[in-house]
Amino acid sequence: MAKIQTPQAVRGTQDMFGETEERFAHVVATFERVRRLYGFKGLQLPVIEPTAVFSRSLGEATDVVSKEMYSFEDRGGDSITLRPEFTAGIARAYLTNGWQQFAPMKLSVHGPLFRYERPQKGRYRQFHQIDAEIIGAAEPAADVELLVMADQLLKELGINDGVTLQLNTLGDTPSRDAWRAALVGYFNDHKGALSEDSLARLEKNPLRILDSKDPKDRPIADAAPVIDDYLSGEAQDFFGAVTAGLDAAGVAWTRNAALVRGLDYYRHTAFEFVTDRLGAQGTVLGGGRYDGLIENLGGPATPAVGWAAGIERLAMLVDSPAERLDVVIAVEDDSLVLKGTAILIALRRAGFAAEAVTTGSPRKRYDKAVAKNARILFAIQLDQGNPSWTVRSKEVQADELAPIRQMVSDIISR
RNA sequence: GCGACCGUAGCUCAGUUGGUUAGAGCGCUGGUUUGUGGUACCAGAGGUCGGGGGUUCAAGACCCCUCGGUCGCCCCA
Repeated sequence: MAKIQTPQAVRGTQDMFGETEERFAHVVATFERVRRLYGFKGLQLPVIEPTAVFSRSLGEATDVVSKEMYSFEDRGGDSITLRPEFTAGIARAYLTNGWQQFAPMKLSVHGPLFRYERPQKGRYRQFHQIDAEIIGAAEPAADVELLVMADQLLKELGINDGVTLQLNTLGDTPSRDAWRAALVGYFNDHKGALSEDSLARLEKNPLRILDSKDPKDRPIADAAPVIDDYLSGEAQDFFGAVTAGLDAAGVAWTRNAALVRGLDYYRHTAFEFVTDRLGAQGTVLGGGRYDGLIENLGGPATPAVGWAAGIERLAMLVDSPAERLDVVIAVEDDSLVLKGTAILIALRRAGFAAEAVTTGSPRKRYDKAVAKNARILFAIQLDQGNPSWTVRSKEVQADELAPIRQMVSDIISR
């Protein structure tokens, strides 16, 4: 009989367990706590959307839509896509549920996203993000609130060290269009010196030449026209209000005039929290204002701003969260298994995380229990035919230990 | 989509210019010792060397294809 080949996990997906899973859960739990502090409502959204949700909002020509989406025809013949990002789906939900009545809305989501990309450090085909958006708020105060929340989140995760907030403005529509035209003209004049990748970008996404990594492009990109010279008075005031708000909140930032967004719907504020600890995937949290998106989906002109952060990337930066067992019980004689189980049940009902070691070589159960690394260790054994017990603990206050000792003592002696 | 490196036991790895029954540590199971916050020792289980094809008297080692991993490019969180 031919041996069956065990199927493998799909490329770029992960089975998270142990410390990896604990780090991941810690990031999500911290986000859930912080977003409540800022009054952001939670959302649960479908993982699948009509393909048009993304093709209309992101643009057919973008790499995400043209070559990275998991799209398929369902049994009814509709084109369905596994969401590659959150923002478009949130905007769709906002429109199809008539949430304009609640505007401005502060929303948060987290969950899996899917992109068909080559896996590398901090990048997967099924990856996970936390996401926060404010829809229907045109004021710079909304941008500031989101950034202050992001800053607090990173601080509470303990990863703000070595992470810097880079900030830029893309201006309002007239400013952005004028700047873009100037850039295209400038880069066309320097076509001969640009890298091959940047020549392609010149056709598809000229702003992206500004943050090219190719050393060949750097001198040209660094000398390119800057947005500041094209900003309308209104756009200037907007950006000034954002930076003033950040300063007032004590959030450190640096201006990065080369920071752009790939997607056309972005306006005004663009930002990234960047680290040097994740190799090529330096952006840990990024976002901006996308006043054009909801119109792209056929809705009314609606201002909005938001950010997203990769949970896997944050989890890699976070210190290993210590999830310690409260109590472990080493049952060193088989005749005491029922008593051990009774203690275990009592402890758990009293709110302690507890486990018992009752299997394997009786003589080695103590060693196994030690390996559980619990705060308190009970060993129960037979002493001249009578049940007895010993306790070891570390970093445990006497007033916490006393009732537990009593509980064990009562059960052993009854 | 492009490039580089890698794939031997559950895990981390060794395996000399191709050459007998493929090894170690950890982990696991059992035993002896110790009666202790990770004792020491003994024994055991566990591998179609990622998969397929080729070269050769002989392939874990060499070649080709393929699948996966890692790190870059592109793109992006």
